[in-house]
Amino acid sequence: MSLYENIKTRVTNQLVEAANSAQAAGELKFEELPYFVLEEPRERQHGDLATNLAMVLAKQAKRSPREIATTLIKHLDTTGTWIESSEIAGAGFINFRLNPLWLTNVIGEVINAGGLYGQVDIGKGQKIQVEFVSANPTGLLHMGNARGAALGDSLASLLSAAGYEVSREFYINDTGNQIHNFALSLEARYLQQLGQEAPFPEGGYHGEDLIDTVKGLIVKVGDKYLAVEPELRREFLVRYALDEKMRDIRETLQDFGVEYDVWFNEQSLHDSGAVRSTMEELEKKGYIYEKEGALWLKSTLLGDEKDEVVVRSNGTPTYFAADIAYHRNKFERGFNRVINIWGSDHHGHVARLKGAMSALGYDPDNLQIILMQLVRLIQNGEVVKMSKRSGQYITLRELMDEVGKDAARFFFNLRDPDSTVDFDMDLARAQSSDNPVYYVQYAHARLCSILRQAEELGDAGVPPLEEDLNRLDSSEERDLLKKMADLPSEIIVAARLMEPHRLARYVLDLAGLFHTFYNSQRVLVDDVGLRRARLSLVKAVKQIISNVLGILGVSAPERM
RNA sequence: GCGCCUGUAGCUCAGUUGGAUAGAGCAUCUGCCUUCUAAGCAGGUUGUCGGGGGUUCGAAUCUCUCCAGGCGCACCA
Repeated sequence: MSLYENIKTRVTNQLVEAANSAQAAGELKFEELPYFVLEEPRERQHGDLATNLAMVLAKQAKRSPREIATTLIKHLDTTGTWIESSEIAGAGFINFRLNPLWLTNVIGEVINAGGLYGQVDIGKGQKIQVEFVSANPTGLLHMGNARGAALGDSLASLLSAAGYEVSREFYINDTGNQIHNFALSLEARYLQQLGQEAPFPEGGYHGEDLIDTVKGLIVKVGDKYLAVEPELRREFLVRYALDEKMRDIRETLQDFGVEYDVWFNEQSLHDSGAVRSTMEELEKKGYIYEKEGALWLKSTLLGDEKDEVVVRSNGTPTYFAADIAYHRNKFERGFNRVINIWGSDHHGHVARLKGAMSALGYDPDNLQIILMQLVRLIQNGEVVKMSKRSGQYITLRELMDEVGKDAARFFFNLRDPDSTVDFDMDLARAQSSDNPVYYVQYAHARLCSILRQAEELGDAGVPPLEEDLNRLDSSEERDLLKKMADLPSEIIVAARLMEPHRLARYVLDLAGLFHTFYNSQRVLVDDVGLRRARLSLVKAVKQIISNVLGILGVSAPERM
């Protein structure tokens, strides 16, 4: 447990003790201690820690919050808490001031932990799977996928930092209707490229990339497939194109900093009979019925608005059927929790998939679906409808080429997944140097620069004396140290809420506090003791920035 | 029509189970490079937290309702 968490826990416990002992002394009446918070107040003048305990007790105790606060302080034992003074403020807050010396201990804690500073263990090794992007391999990755990739990958890293055993997975939809359409589109392009009259299929994929794929193929095999039976021809074309698309998807994601543990094929669920056996299982449990020649899942029994088809009247299973089998498979693989990141356009699917899981005997709460709102494309001030079918979209590759991986990942991770993003490429290009990511990276480069010069002075590895550390007592240094001490709590909150964007905000704040410190105080001063103390601070800040940027998948450059 | 999400400064957005004077970046104005990186710092300006009611000692946060925008409501995925 980190220093800061430790102090907070101690103070919280002592507050509970104080309330109990006041009650025992007959000075305070309450049935059950209500939930209260102990937190760092926003305003510095309110001290280092504040609690609302007196206020939440007011109702039960039938006394004014300020009176209760007085009683609580009287009974509070502050030994071992670093508390130096307590005061009552505002409507009945109790504000605590800590002995400033506790803060400097943070530096040693960071330096000892190194790359592990910030790691906590609320996960206790539980197995979590995060499935994200899972884009159809019928086109290139686009902006929506970029958002999913940034969010999913950072979430996975965050959970891992919080003590979970995390597996990243990509589900490949390599079968079904859309693949059929894909095949027809490829065939049309192939024939057209070879000068044949070929109508483009309705609902086909219009993207330019498909033409490129076919052109590349023709270079290799020429018109060899002109004379082949259409069905075989399509099968060949699809296999070739899927292979190429998946290779591109893998490479693009890798360049975006995403490494998957598992690439899972939908086809394998059909081949292994998992789809069939899952449907049989549901049927056995009485959740399947037949209507108009199709098999339906009674999802209304499971909280959905209407029943869903799982096997069409022509005998083929729907995507939903495969998805049920897929998620059953995930739980069978032993994951305690399974997280999916989906675009908000899939939200209608949430209730029925969770319902299907509970029908199969799994706790639907262990399937958590994060819906992120869509990325809307703006061109010349107007919304452009993005679609793979129409071929109208900005690719992840273009995004990286235009604004860079770091700026792109930071851009998405600065936002709550619940907010719709309007993305204007012209604006992004023009403002790319304004991206806050550079503010953070610049702080890191500055820190590195100081450390390089310290090395020349021969100071690099020399630990400061404790008495010198205690000289880091300016308001800039104290604010910085507090923020540093806060990282483990930030990780806990962010992991619990599954919100990696909190870390982007955190590291932005930290960088800001460092820049302020940098401009107000010099690190490489003549006073050796003070210099070494400040250097250790610099080293620790650099470590934290690099750790947090690592979670966000953003690089920490040593020079800029 | 029903369901989910959103509405906070001129713009883009933060704001953990309700807390103290609602924050940051961009924009704009004023200062700061003969000392560790000015992609920086300090300061100024900027608000009916979409509107209205309710709960509460206290509401941007909870609740009801209305308004505006996005997404969804297939034998597509």
